[in-house]
Amino acid sequence: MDETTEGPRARYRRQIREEVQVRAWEQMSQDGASALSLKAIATQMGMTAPALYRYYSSRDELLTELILGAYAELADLVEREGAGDAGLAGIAEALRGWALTHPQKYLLLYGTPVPGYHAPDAATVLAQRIFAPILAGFAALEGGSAEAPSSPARSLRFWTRLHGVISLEVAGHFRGVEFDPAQLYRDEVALLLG
Amino acid sequence: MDETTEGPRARYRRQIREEVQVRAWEQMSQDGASALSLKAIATQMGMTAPALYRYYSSRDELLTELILGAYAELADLVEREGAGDAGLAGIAEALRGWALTHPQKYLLLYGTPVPGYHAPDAATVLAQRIFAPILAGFAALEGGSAEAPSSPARSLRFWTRLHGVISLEVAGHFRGVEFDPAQLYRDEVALLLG
DNA sequence: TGTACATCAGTGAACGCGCGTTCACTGATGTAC
DNA sequence: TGTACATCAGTGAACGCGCGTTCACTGATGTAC
Repeated sequence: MDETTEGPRARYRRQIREEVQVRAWEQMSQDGASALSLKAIATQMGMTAPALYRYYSSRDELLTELILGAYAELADLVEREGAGDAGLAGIAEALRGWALTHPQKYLLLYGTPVPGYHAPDAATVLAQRIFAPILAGFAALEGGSAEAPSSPARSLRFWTRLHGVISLEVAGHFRGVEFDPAQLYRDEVALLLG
Repeated sequence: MDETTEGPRARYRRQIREEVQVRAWEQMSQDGASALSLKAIATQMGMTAPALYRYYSSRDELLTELILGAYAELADLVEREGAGDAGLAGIAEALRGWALTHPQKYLLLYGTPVPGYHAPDAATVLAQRIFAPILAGFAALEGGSAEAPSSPARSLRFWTRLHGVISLEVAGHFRGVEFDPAQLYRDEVALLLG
């Protein structure tokens, strides 16, 4: 059979896996990562729990798929922005937008690690794919000049400073405070790129 | 009875509560906040689970005590450093030291929120006690001069930048990387106070 | 176009596990006279 | 100093809950002739 043509069964399997992932993210946004439950997802989908074992060999396999999926999504976004006109400023803006739109995804990748779970090596590769456009951006910004702060150091600072604002905001630590997190974020970006 | 004098029963109760907290932190450092279990703690202490209901009315009450305790510990530390010779630099150093020594505590306060748990109002008061010495430090640094960046804005930046480095380090995102997080942190502190 | 067969999605029952929490109770400890 | 009583820490059984995962099975769907 032609491998690129998708048969009806393969197509059905793909749809089920996609629905499982959607429900999983919904579940995690309400009750956190450690509440992720194959049984609960099955019930929501009108199936019995063992049925999902046709699609995932274990709960951890689903978790891995979610983590890699989120990494890939963010990597695509950062690469796209890095190649665009706005460059590093575009990356910064897109990063915060993505995190606020999908707090569960951001927290799963960069928040408190899920206890007892160890990310596969593929995650490291994707993390590098996210960082690469930032490195490239600063390298381009400095051009051929021999500026004192190297672009890796500036890239790292770019990352930790943006993460500092985003993670506190996403975790709800700016709730009930009178200042505007968006303004704080813009200021940090300006200082980094100015 | 004199309220300041502790009777033998009150003393015993205090010791039990203290041991419960120690075991709770041990448990959380291994399996995360959502694995906190009164039953498991009771077993570790050689008691049956219902016995702990003499000391805590529910699991959430214990969690609240842990959170408030961690806040208070950090607030004491920051106040002490803020009053010391090193001032803001001392606060920054102490903050990272505390976070690396007690990652579970730092993550419980500033990491992914515990799902389904809502911190009591007392936590907000303690969070302000932690922030106050930083505000005071920048106010003193600027003295009577009319510098453009106000001390609240600088204080906020101080906090988010340090948190950015600390939280990524504590969550293990700097593992297997060739640079030194301590150096990155020192650089950030120098830029903030320079 | 029709039939026989293989594949495979989903079911239902069951396993062992750990959780929070309640209840009626036993027995030790501290207190008041 | 000794006794009677009240307090209260801890037990054991039990509740209902949800979890991950296994297994033998049914029945629908796709495939090959």
